[in-house]
Amino acid sequence: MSKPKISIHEVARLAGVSKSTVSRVVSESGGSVSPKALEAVNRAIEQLGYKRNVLAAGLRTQKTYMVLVMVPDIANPFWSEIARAIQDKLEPEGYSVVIGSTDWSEFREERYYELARSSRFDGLILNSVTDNIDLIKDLGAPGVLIGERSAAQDIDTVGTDTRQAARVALDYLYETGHRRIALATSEHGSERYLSLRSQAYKEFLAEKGLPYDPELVFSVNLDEEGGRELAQRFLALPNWRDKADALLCGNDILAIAAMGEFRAFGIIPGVDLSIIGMDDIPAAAQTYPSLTTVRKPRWRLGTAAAEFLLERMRNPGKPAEKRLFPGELIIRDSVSRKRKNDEDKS
Amino acid sequence: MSKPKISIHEVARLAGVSKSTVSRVVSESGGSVSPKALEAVNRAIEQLGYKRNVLAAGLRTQKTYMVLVMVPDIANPFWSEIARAIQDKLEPEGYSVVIGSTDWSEFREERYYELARSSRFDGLILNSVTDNIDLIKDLGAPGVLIGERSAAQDIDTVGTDTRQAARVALDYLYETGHRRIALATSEHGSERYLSLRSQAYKEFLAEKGLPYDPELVFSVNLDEEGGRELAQRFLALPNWRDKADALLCGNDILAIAAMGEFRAFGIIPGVDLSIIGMDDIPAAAQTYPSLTTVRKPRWRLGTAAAEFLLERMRNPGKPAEKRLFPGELIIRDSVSRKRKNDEDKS
DNA sequence: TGATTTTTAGGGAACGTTCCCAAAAATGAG
DNA sequence: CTCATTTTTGGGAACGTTCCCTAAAAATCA
Repeated sequence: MSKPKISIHEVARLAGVSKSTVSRVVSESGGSVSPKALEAVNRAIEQLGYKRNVLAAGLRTQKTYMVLVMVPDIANPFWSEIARAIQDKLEPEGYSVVIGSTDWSEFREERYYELARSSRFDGLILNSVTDNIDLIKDLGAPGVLIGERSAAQDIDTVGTDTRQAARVALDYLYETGHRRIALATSEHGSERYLSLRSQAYKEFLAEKGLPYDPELVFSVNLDEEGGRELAQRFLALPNWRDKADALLCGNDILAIAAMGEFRAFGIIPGVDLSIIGMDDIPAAAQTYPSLTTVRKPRWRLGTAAAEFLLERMRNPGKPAEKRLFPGELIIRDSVSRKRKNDEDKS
Repeated sequence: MSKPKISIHEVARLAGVSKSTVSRVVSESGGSVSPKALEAVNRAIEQLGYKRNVLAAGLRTQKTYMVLVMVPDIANPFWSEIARAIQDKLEPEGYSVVIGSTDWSEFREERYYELARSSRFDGLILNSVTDNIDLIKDLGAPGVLIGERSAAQDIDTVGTDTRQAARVALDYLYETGHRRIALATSEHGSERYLSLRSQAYKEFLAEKGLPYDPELVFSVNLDEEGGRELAQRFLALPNWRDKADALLCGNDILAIAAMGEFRAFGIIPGVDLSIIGMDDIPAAAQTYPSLTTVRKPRWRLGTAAAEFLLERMRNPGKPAEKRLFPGELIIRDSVSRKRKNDEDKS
């Protein structure tokens, strides 16, 4: 219906002033205008239903008011809630948030980097699969990383303390009497990230004097598909009951899907095999058995990332900051309590 | 590091041609260029690492290559998967997808409409809470609705057949011997939408000769919070066991949260009370008991919406289309099978 | 070879805004 | 009332593209 797009010029003409004056009224940096002119312009704007074209303005000011958030999987509540937190923080500041879902794929990730380079976002918030930090630095806009990445010393980072979180889970398994603990995580994750988790795993084993068995380390995608695959591969282990009594999963999606599959094979999680997850997504409380896991403060992670970005966009020169949140053990029913009288047989 | 933003001019200079020629090479509509010039330009682009500024181009062409997707809750897997499907369809066509989460709030929705009006998206895909269709039509860009809305006759719409989906659930409850069925849905949804669901509910009752009891119709938010509230309100019903033997929930999130709460009060879903959901989100298969629900084809919904939008952006004049997908009953364990020998007492 | 058509190239305006600068108007001091 | 100062205003260039139009070059045809 109303398609005659009205610009600053039409407003100027109706208000009887120059476009410069109108610009001063509508732009954030606006200079001084007389009350009379202000009044006239505002009335004209109202009357014509003028809407400022941010994109055109951005051409001049070099601001796009768009931020790219790149996460592995927007359908995973862990990430979608982080995305939500970021939006809630950024939108009131006038930014539009573009969300990219990389599916843990380097290829898709590459496509978003491409987009970032061409479209000039004002900022980026990324959980990157690749460890190629130079790539990230060359995006032409300030970036904030979600997820620990030791290679990235001079980029703002928020994350959970991966080692501590893994450690909390492992210690709990140990306390409850488990001695043969398997680990399921992803090789898609950056090497650093992976290695932090497995590093903690190895340290833990060493410290407790437990043997490291490569057979007990599974690398799978951190999604449902991966969970089913994990369960199958686990059960394919000859004499698995002798080899493992607990399974630490890289995230809850994985853990929940694996539990479902285990149950399908008649193995009861929390009885025949203890399972512990990571993240504490909402579904974790509703599964059968309910999932013991390590909670990560998603909302705070998202908020912190957004705040870092805002701060950096204001002040590009400031030194990079890092902020790590601890994970919190959430005890439910997927880990059996064998007590300490279960001695390691192997 | 490399901040000297290079434009078409630099490329032109290096290649020894005019900016017009470079434009012809890089723009999609490009005119004819000699092989020699093409070669030179491409080399210059390569050498300088030139990236076309889509936003600037959009200023001239009136295309922004941005699409706004507005959904109630991006953290709900139902919606995030729809969003994913839309992205997967639109991004290969060069569009960036901005996702807005309205939290079922008219206020937040209003803010996105505002954004749409000012920032000139090429297209909108919306699940709108409001029934104000004029508002939607006045957004200055082609829009596609997700979710049936009878008021919107001349806007492309994709959705699930709400009545049919509700009917499938109700029929199944009836078949399994339930005669006192409660309904939980949301008043935040548009009136039309609501009414389609409750309409089906009333029709069903009438058809089966069952009484309509307003006490058994609950209006709550379709999120976890709402689920807990629902369970509490349900249990607060005096003699609820005499009044209801089944509960049809507006979506799975609601159903799952309610089940958790019921269990906390010692009421076993699927035994003491049958519960049926709507959507079939991944978690539904993993709860205890697993949730019987009506599956909606999220992926196809998202894809269809994106295709409609693409089609409309190409051809704005074509008549509005509607596409409704049927819901599919997924039988799990949250509905007891009382068989037909349970007669209605009231 | 010359005339005619087709292809290719370049210059400038345009998209909607902001920014710079100089001119005009208002204000204040003496 | 005049001059200096401050506030307000408007014109044009700029941002990075595309598009239109015309001119030049190349190809085609008699």
